[in-house]
Amino acid sequence: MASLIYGVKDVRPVDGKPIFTIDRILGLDEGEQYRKIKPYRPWADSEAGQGHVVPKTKEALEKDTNEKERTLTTQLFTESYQKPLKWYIGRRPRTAFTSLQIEILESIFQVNYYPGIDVREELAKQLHLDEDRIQIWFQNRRAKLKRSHRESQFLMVKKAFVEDN
Amino acid sequence: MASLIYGVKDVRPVDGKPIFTIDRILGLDEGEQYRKIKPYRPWADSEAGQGHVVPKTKEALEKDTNEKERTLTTQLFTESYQKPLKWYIGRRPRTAFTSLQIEILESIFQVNYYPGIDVREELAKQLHLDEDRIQIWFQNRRAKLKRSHRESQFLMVKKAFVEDN
DNA sequence: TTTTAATGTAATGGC
DNA sequence: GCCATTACATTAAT
Repeated sequence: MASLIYGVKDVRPVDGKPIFTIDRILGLDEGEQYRKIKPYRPWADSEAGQGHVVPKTKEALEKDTNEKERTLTTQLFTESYQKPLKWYIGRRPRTAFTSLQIEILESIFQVNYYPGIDVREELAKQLHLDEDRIQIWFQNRRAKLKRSHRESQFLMVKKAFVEDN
Repeated sequence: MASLIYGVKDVRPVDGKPIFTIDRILGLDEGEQYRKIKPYRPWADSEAGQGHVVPKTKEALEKDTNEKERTLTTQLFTESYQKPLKWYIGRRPRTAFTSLQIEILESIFQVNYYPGIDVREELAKQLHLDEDRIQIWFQNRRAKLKRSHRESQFLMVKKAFVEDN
């Protein structure tokens, strides 16, 4: 049966074959030499490699650069260079909740910011969603509430400050 | 059949009314603070009533403006939005980057898709933009890159298909 | 019509 | 669980 160890294609070819073979793009090629251990993410099953972009060298970049830009570019280059590219391969497809689902989630949130596992499971069943999604939804919802609190507090402080002067 | 949503203690509404009344679901009942959350948008904040400066019209501002001054103009717009301006509500005025700003942003993007806060702050300072604008620009730029990758992959698959037949 | 700045929020990873 | 940060789907300005 399915193991939690998932075989995922590296984005770079290690065998000298072109990156964009049909099989590679469709994720159908066998005999990949390097495999990575990744979390179990069925929705990433047939994910294609993302390819890679070769950045300009420092020299090439500076060659392109005119006098005006040079200071800034040089200044920023050291910090910018060599930072890796995160492609977030295998990210779960964004869930699009229906308005009814949102309304019901909101109505629960109104009375309880922290529904326990039982409630989440029940919601999942009734709304035809995974319990994971419910959990994440409440987490993001709490963050949103907190943001709005911070903002209104900021406005109140600002208002009080202005009125004092 | 009893559902956990209705039955469990911690989701019972504090006022004793059922959770799924029509009003609740439609958000028409009282005490729904969470629906009144307003994003913090200083440029659209016309209720605050701070200041008595009559803002320039959009046309007047544009008349003053050439390419070099555009950034400043954007800043003035933003200030204007703090006053009761009627010709725009609720959304930040679209920033018009100069070609020089774009060039520099692109040159950084070439070597780093994910500039950290220090780089963004430095860019902001040098380009006379808010750090927010820089952040958003890189987000949109990454999305654009990803889109182009998807498209070229699609074209390559299609091409390979045609050549195979 | 096309491109892209701006927005809202689902998803991820670190702690 | 929180938090910061990201991708992604949309909207709207150009």
